[in-house]
Amino acid sequence: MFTHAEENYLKAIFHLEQETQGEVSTNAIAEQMETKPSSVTDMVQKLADKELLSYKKYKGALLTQTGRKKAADVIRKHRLWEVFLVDKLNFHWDEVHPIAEQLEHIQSAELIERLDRFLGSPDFDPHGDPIPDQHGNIKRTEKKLLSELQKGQRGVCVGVKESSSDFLQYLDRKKITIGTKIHVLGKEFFDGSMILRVRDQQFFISKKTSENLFVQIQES
Amino acid sequence: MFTHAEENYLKAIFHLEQETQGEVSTNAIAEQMETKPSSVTDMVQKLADKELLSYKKYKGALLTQTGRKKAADVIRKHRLWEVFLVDKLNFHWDEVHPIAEQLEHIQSAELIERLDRFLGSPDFDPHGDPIPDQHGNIKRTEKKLLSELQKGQRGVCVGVKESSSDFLQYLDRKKITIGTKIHVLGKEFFDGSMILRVRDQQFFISKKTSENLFVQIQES
DNA sequence: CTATAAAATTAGACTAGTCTAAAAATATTT
DNA sequence: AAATATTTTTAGACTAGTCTAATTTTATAG
Ligand SMILES: [Mn+2]
Ligand SMILES: [Mn+2]
Ligand SMILES: [Mn+2]
Ligand SMILES: [Mn+2]
Repeated sequence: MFTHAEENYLKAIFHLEQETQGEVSTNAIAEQMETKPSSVTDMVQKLADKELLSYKKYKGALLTQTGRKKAADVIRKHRLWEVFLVDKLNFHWDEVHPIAEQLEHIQSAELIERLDRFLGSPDFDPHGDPIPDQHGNIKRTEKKLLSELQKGQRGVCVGVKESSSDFLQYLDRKKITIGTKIHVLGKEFFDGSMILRVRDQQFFISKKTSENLFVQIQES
Repeated sequence: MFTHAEENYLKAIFHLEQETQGEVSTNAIAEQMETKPSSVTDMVQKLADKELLSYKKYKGALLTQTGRKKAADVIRKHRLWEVFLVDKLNFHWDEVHPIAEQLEHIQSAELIERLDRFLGSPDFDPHGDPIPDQHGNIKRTEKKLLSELQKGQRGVCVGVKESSSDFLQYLDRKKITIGTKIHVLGKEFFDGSMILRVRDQQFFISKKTSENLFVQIQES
């Protein structure tokens, strides 16, 4: 139905739409896809011809309903495969993304339906990202960046914003993972760094770290 | 490392080498791959440049050690995924081939090693074909076509030669599958048809069927 | 409001893979 | 051994996807 390249573009544009809340620029797509803007223009025009997105020259791209559904399908597959890799094959959460990047392109509705059942219809992938359902709907949960918490607040880690290997391995060394309870003991105005209490231990974390960890606030 | 097309060609040539015991012709590859001979010539020359096979114009192709190992790797992946689809996702054995045709191209040595362990390092795929090991070695077992058995001989079904959906579904209706015990009650010289005893029931099968079922002879 | 900078598009080239049509080599038949 | 048929290769064209370099449009600054 669609090529790998087309699917990767749709996915990238889908993610960028969340951030920009509107038309996505050629340069933004190029950066995300690690290609040149001229290549993006070509592909965006092709996807517009296929009515997967609307596009006016110099005005950026916006997915159509069809395009958004297709993008959600790819993301659903990506995240389900990540769950498979971690839960069933015991991969580490920092290793699965590049493999899922390939597996997300396997074409078979039956396969993904059975995989979903096999995995127990999970709601989230190993990085805490929600898995779209068959209809492309994504469960939005209340989550905030750790950096938004104030001194004294408590939260549970529910996901990561960046999921680079470096960051995930850093979290591992600090024994922070999905489900870890965090108590903000202090926050430095100067550089945005924080002091946390995690499992009766004190941690110092940088602003960069706190801006890449999603938490659900615990009322206390 | 290699493209999907290259891997598919290597696999096709590998299979054809088994049959022809020597150089594989351009036309044979074209038929197997469902492409035109001119396309095959192009690709064979490319694979020869990469030293995956040896090729002299008009003389056919023969895999090198490197090429044969690579082909076995792809076949290993194909068959392991088929086991996964049948054993874990409960697909039927006639549905898995086209999906495995895609999955076999996923690049990750770690993945296939873990998949193998997860499946309990199976020796055969759902159609009874042997799964090459990490080094590309294939366990050769004593098996004959059912058509080679004589009246009175007994065997156990250990595989199918053709694995089209039509044939596999026909076998299902006859309740013949891997492990089924077969007793040859009679064989017609005229058309090669056979009368079998399977689970205390008599079956008539055509020559075409008996030439596509592999059995292991049971000494009696 | 004009000059400059940034962003986006177009033009043209390249690789991978495929095809059709034509030419060349090999095999088969008479 | 020549004629014919079959197989294989080449030549040239096409699509998908990418790139560089040049051009055009839009945004920003003075
Ligand atoms: Mn991922
Ligand atoms: Mn991908
Ligand atoms: Mn198969
Ligand atoms: Mn394949």
